[in-house]
Amino acid sequence: MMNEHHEEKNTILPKLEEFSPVFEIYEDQSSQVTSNDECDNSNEDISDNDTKQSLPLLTHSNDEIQEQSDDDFNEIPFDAKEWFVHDATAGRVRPPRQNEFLYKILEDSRYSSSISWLDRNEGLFKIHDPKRVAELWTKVKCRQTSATMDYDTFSRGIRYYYKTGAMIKTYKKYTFRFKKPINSIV
DNA sequence: GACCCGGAAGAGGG
DNA sequence: GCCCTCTTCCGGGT
Repeated sequence: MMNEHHEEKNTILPKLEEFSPVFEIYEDQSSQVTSNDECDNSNEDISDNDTKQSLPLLTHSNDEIQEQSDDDFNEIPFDAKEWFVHDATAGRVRPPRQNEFLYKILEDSRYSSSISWLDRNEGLFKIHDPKRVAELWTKVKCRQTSATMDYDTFSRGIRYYYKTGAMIKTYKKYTFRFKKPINSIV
């Protein structure tokens, strides 16, 4: 039963560049944004520059992670439209899927205290603060549910990607791994 | 106890 | 109505 991940050793791993610009974040798609009323940021001018910041693509050490306090996370301004992705197939901008969300948050150094790459070349990452990542996902998804999103629910969503082939099991605590370039799955 | 795993059913959107 | 993507619940394993 525990042999599955051993087989992955021989899998051809995606190169770094395959993980890189997998999302076309909206920049000039303002007229194509879809949304709902509860989380409607789409009618605002989204041609601003808040999504054009350059994000360092670094793997963070545990020491660096420790330096960032909980307060730092809470002070990060949330803007739903910042998370939207351009769906080339549908030709419109939409909220991200869970694997897309994970990739985006991993690439954003502001959240490195909550989630970071362990080995970016292999798509391996670890969640340091499951509760906060789940809470952020709830906000990004803008989904109206009665229950609060917890890590168990959040991780079940990730495990759904094992079936689709987007993720590989690691059997390690809070640790997940992308298998393929995300844009090849979406 | 906390986490991992996956089945099953259902919700919500396209 | 169908399909996709989760969300929720749950039982079993580590």
